[in-house]
Amino acid sequence: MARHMTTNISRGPYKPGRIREQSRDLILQAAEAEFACHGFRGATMQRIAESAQVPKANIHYYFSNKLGLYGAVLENTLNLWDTIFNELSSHDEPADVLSRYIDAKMDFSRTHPTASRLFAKEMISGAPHLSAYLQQDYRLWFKQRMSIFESWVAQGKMDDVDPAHVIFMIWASTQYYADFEPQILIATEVPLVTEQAFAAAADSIKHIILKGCGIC
Amino acid sequence: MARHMTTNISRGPYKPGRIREQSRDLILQAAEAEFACHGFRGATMQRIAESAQVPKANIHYYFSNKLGLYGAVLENTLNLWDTIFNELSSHDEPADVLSRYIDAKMDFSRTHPTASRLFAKEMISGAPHLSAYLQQDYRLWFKQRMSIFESWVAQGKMDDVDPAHVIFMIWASTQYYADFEPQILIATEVPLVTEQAFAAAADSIKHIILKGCGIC
DNA sequence: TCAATACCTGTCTATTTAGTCAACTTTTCA
DNA sequence: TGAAAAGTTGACTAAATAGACAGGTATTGA
Repeated sequence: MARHMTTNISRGPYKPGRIREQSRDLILQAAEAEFACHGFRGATMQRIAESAQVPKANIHYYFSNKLGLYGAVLENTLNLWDTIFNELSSHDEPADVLSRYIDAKMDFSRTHPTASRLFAKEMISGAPHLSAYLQQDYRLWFKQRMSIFESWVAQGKMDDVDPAHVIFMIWASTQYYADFEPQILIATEVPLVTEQAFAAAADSIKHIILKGCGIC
Repeated sequence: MARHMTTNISRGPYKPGRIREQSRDLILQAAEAEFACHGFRGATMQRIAESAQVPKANIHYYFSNKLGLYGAVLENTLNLWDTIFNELSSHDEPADVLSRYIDAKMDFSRTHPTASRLFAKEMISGAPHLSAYLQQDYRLWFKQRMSIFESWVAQGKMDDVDPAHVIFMIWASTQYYADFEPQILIATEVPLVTEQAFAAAADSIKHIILKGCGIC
């Protein structure tokens, strides 16, 4: 590693655990990309090492084994997720809450596409490493949001649509722009999915979901 | 293989190429499941062989190599896809056309979940083996459907929403029920996604998409 | 300055992997 | 029926893979 050659001065003052944190992050980032692209089985420690520009043995210094590394990557991703989850929590008007949630979710797809893809790959594989998360955090979150929707329906603020399917549609549509990028690039014939393109997509989704649910 | 022991009589009259077709199909089916679950790199010929209850060498008799097998599986899947694609072609009323399309797409998710997952995995990986398909068939299909939507907008039959995003929402929502099954099972707290559950989901999607686009 | 600790990595190993091949059995059809 | 064609497969090889480990260097705090 080139790091050996540089003095410490260029990287700020000494701090215990600083190196550890830095190296771990470097590896985690490379691992996230590799796992997102090739899945758990398809990813190789060698490729992750090369991508992080670190000797393979270095990875094993910080992570017990491949599964441990994958677990750490997954945990990282789920922590990011939580931020977005909590966006759908207000007791304001449905239109505002849903608009903010869709915007936040689309922003996540744009700024964290690999996290989105990693999650999708894991789910498509049957979520063998996510059962604990799904059974606990996710299940709870889902139940709570369901009851918010139900209160809206009871108050006549939206159509009597099964809230589960509304949430699924929002999740599916917003994930899509991260996970199916190749398809979108070719369909829209634009070389790059820009911030403007994401904003336009978010507007369309908001229009259809809100109007479709009878929220005005 | 047990096949050796049985006489041919129990499997119908002789027909040239019959064995070939039968063995290929058996292998392709096992390969589809394995590739859908673990992706191209993560899948192994050995596991495919075991799943198909065939010696590994037999796979190499029918398919040149792993990539050739994957290509054959992918081609199989895309042929299935075409059927669904053409469902969105009529010049009838938008409500009918879209309803039929959503139903057909949901039916596909229910009856061919592995095909859906295979496609999704390939797309998330950057579609390295689908560029030809995307550039040709898909691009053409997408353009044609776009113009149908545009004519509807011009005739005032639907809101002025970007058709691309409507198509993406339909694709995303319907795929979701095949690809994210673990999440759905836990969220809905139903042990199995039944035909009735799919029908209910399709109804919700149709309601939201049609109303959301101002189609009545 | 100087141990103690944390960090780094070249080299090795056992296992898994894709793919080959030659000997074999079954099917076909004239 | 019999020989050519098609199908089958156990045993092999070379390469890739996850992981271990010993011997090194850098960092830290007293």
